[in-house]
Amino acid sequence: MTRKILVTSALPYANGAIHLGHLVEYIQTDIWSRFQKMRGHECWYVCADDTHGTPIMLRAEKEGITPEALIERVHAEHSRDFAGFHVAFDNYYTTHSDETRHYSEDIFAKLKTAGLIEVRSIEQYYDPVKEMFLPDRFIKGECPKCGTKDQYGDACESCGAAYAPTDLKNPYSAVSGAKPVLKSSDHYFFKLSDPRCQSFLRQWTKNGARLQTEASNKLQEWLGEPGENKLTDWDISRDAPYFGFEIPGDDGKSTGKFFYVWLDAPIGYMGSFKNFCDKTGLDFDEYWGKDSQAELYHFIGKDILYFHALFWPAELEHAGYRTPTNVFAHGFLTVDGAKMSKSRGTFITAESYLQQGLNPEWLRYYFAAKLNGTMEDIDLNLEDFAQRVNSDLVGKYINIASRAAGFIAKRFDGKLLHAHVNERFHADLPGLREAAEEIAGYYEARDSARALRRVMALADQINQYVDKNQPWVLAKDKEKDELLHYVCSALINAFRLLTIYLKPVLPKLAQRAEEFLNVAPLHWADAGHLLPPAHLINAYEHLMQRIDPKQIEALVAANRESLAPTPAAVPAAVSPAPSSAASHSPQRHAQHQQAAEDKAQASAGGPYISIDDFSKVELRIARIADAQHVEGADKLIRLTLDLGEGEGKTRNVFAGIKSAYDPAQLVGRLTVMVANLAPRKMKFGMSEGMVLAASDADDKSTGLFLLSPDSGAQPGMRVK
RNA sequence: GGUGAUGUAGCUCAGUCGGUUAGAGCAUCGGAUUCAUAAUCCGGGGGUCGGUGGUUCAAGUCCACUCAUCACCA
Repeated sequence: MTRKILVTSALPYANGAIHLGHLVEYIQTDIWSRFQKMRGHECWYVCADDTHGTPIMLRAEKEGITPEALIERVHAEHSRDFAGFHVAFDNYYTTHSDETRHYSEDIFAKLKTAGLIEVRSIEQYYDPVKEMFLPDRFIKGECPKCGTKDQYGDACESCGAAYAPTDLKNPYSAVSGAKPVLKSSDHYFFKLSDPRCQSFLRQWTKNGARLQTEASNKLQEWLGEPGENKLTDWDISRDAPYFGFEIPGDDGKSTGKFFYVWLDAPIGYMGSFKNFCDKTGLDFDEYWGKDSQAELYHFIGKDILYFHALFWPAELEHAGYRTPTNVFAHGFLTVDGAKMSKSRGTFITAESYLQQGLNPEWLRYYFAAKLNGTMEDIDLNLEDFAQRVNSDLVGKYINIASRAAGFIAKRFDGKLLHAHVNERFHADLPGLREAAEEIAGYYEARDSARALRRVMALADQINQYVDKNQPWVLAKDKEKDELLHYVCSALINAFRLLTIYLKPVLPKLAQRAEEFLNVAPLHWADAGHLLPPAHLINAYEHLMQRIDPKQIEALVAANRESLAPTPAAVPAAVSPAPSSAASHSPQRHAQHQQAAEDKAQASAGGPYISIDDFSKVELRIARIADAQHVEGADKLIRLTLDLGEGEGKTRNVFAGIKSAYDPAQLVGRLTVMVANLAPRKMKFGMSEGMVLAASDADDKSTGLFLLSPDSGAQPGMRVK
């Protein structure tokens, strides 16, 4: 029976590059989806960029571009990276689309009609300078428990305490550095605590074999005991300014409220699929309608289980759509047993992996060899990676074709034996064809680790068969020609079967093997028969290079963040926009810690000055309160700098940065100034200090880069 | 702090319902082989199954405590 299957991977946030941690999920999903297609099922794999929210808005602002331009660029980068790893989406879309807007509004309206939306006023920190409400991750301060400075508004990374942003001591906005004030505003809530949601989820999460047992346990924990009301309502709106979809008002008027990015992200699955349906003529309702008989699966990281197994099914159920058949959660990726680290060079982007010339199928194979369908974390051990891939793929699998191809080509004109070999084959290599269903079962259960162990055991069996029959000995005896021909034909057939079993994991390699074998694209059912008698194969070309450990070293070196800052890199690298609390990236934490670690490092060298010499220079953080063109000046911009000295006290500074910056773009940003530079009268007025910028020795070709402090610095802070 | 997961050979991992002497691949050592990009084959060494205590005729497996790591506490 042909199944109708729709699969998704979590939407990557359009705020950063795809890295190896992301790829675990896309590779896992891709393998599963390719497997289903090979089995002859109607399987669609859709995904999209997750494009909304405060971090996107601020990032775009920082780069001086519109959010639309930012997400368009990132969409191209993400698409390129996924294609590079042979992740074959049927549709890769964006949440910033009419389709996603339509379903967001539709679901919201239906939930509202069902009485599951409530408006409540809540008090939140507000940045009076930037004039916006601040997400937890954009508020920093001292940990209320241990006093560590510069902690985020949700948890302390020093002592691990969790708290509300309002608990922070001396809070400040990570956006502007200003002290946030409490301000109240109306928010929309999805009433997850409603008895209807509770009872539905209790039943839904317990339904048979729906969820992984670990996930199911976790959910029971979140749901609590029957009668216990542990679920809390979900805040699904955000105030302007916000990059996203505005929530429609009752009378069509604007509300000034926007759907929270996490509301429209899963809806993006629907949006992407709808877009796909419109392009291909598929019936959307057949997959998403209340009575859909199709299967719907979401592959996700274990960190976003809550969204996908509680909010999402509850939303769908009460908005009149079908709920997921299952949610498949996987663990995180570690590299050499530790969180990915920029200073160790193990925070590896997809782009750099490909640019360094590493074969994407090496990584696909290694991940597949580790993934077993549970929520356990998986480790990329770089030494094991090279050994395992070389041994399994080149030494065992590829080697089989290589061992037989020469004889077939030289002795038999590239043709296999002129007779059916089915029975002999079965007797000589028992179980090779019969393993097809067993292996299929492992893939179906997403236990690719077990599937590949089984395939490699078969490869071992085939290599043993070669040694037992010693074709190189047969080749010396003219009378053994027929036997030699048979043995090599059996080997080519064996190689073909292994290719079928490996194809979901190694699509590109399988394609080259198909060319060598001179066969049409292989499907799973092709394991049911062997190649026809006298089948002509093509000349063998080596199918895969071994991993040279030097390539791994080079990859790590390329991803190791230099501790000695280069002039051009500094301004761009400083203060990366923090990702949202709801970011998919499990590496957020590691990234943040790393920034602190790297910051502590300092470079030395050159002729020395004493610390006293340095301390004569009074460097301070300044906020550019205003910036204007200076009439009649070729290079200058007039800056009004706020040093936090109080109302009305500002400095007037002329900076020669007109060639690189537009004044409008500078207003509001923080920079570093020399505060005790003797004031100097210039043609256009008095200059009371100078701002710092990096440039090439001759100030020419490479441009000019104004310094920025890390987010969190406040006007007036001394730089020392 | 609470909850959950994980911990088995140098590395990466299997280990079903408690049941013989705890397995595989890689790495390592010895041997064979030369068709294959030094790939392959045969054999050896290597484990107090995180620790302690308990249940049992019998514990890697069940129970309690404990240590370490990771995650969640929305």
